[in-house]
Amino acid sequence: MGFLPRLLWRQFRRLEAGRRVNPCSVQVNEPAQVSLTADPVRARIPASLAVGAPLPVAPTPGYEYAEAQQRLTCAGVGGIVAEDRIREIKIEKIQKLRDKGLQPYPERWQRTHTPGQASQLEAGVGGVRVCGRIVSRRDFGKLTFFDVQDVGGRMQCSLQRDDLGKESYTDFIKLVDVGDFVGIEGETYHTKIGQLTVRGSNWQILGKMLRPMPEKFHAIADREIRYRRRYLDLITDADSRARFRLRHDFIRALRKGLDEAGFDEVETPVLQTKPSGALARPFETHHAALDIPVYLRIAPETYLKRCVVAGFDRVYEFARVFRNEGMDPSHLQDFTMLEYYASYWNYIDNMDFTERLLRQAIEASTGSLQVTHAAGEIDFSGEWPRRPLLDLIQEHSGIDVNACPDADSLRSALGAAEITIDGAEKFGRGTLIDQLYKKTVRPRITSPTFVTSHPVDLSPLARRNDDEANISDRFQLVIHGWEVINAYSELVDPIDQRGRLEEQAALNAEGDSEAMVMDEDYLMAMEHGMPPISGWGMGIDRMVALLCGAENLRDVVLFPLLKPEEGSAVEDAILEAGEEAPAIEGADA
RNA sequence: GGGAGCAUAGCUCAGUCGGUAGAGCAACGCCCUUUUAAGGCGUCGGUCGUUGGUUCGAGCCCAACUGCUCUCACCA
Repeated sequence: MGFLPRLLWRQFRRLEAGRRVNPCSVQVNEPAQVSLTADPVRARIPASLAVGAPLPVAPTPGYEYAEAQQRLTCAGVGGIVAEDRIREIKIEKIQKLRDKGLQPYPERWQRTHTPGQASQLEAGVGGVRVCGRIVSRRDFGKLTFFDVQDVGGRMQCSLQRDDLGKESYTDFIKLVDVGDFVGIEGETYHTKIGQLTVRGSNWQILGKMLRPMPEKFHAIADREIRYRRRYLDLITDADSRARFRLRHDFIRALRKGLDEAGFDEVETPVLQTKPSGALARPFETHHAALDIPVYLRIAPETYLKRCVVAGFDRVYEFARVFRNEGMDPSHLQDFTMLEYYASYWNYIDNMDFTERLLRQAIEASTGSLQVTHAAGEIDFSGEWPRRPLLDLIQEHSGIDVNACPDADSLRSALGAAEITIDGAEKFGRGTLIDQLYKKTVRPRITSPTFVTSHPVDLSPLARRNDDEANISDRFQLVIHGWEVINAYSELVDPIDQRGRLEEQAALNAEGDSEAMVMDEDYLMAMEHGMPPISGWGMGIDRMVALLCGAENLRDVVLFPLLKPEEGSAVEDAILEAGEEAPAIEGADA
């Protein structure tokens, strides 16, 4: 039934209010049951709808539409709700285009300029062929202005009846709408108020839109709709277009910087039989032919290091990685990580290179080294401070961790400093240091800062410092309280690595789903020998979010994962298959 | 998982004290040759997220549910 009851209800309300009704939308089977207060002439009530007969209940105020509706049926598909009605109108326009020999979805169109390119032209350039989606329009009888747009720019065009002839001009006015793709051929000129415009000598429709466009002045407000129907967000919101352009430019600049520094780009497997390279819960899936579990990678690390074993001395990968964890504004379960590994470098060399690489890429993509963020200006110029973790903790909390050789002494120091950490009694020394850092130091770091020299028990994959065996040769780049980069002098000693993996595997066996599992295949590769390496990983999404001032990572990902929409095709298909809709991992755990 | 907020036309939003649901945009019909959120006249479009309850009467008050947003916690 769907729209029927609602439609009937609406029509009765209109009749009661003395307003007009659509004459083809309602028919009455048993006219004697219906009472109407509307004036029949003004309301254009069809002959089949008798006026004046008593209703089963009083028309106002307690009008029982449900009972009345049982006595009515609706013939045909008149009326319907707004969006469907607009769709019907546009489908009619498609038929009218075809009737006139105009193909609504043509196969190609020869373009000379994108809208962005055309907007840079001088006046008086002829033979300009520009195309895009019409995003706004202003009609003046025998003259019309409209803007065509793609993600790269926008260009105003005009059509005049005197240039096109009456028929072609009227066809455009009647059959082409905001939202449609069109191609315009013409000459550039300045309008009376100086706006560069392509004055079209002919036009062609290149793709008809069936749906209504969102409101043209405001962008879409509902975050969920912005994410689900990102195309509408990108069509209507210039800020959103700018964010994704920045993302694209930033990635391109990073790639250029790495290529120029002698790195090779490689691709490593997404489906892995053993997830490794990070501490995280993986997504598990199943390989049907082999009948084995496989995992979506949580990091590309161990495969990139295999490349180093093979003789790639500098490799990088823009890697989509997947972590089966909760969703919040600074975490995605499906995100992009840039990792690279450089042979013969230590972490100090790596910090030097990081500054150069990022500065170059930030300037290339944003045009500046100062970035405006909701929390304030972020300045990427100058030398970024390099601070050992324990120094920072002492500075911000007053606790000298070096004076606390075990968990108990550190706990009493925490107590003396009146710092409470939930669950402190069950944490080891390493975790306590980590929690102390996250609580007192990290939120206060705003400008880019290298945090270095983490305790070795926080860094199972990092190389031990040669002078201080309990700290690792590691750095993180922290900006605005976010860890954006994590890098080490890599552990290349296969015997040390085996020992640390055994510890992790034991934790995993005890039920820690984030701990690593034994990876003999990787150890086999390591035992063939590695040079000194410094490795590096950056969360692209986080960095891009910082650069464009987005506070939610989903604003810089085109199509973030969302729960399935109720009544969606996906859900319907699942229900049809006789299964229950799947629970969304992490959504309610 | 805790807390707070939101849900009204395709879009952006009003809706007063509980008393017949409003505007702008979009759409449709007219007028208009220099606009750019064009303008003017007319029209169409709503079971006010769902289900109950209170009431003579609920968009509004109450409860539950669903969805979304923010926030805290958890989580590299």
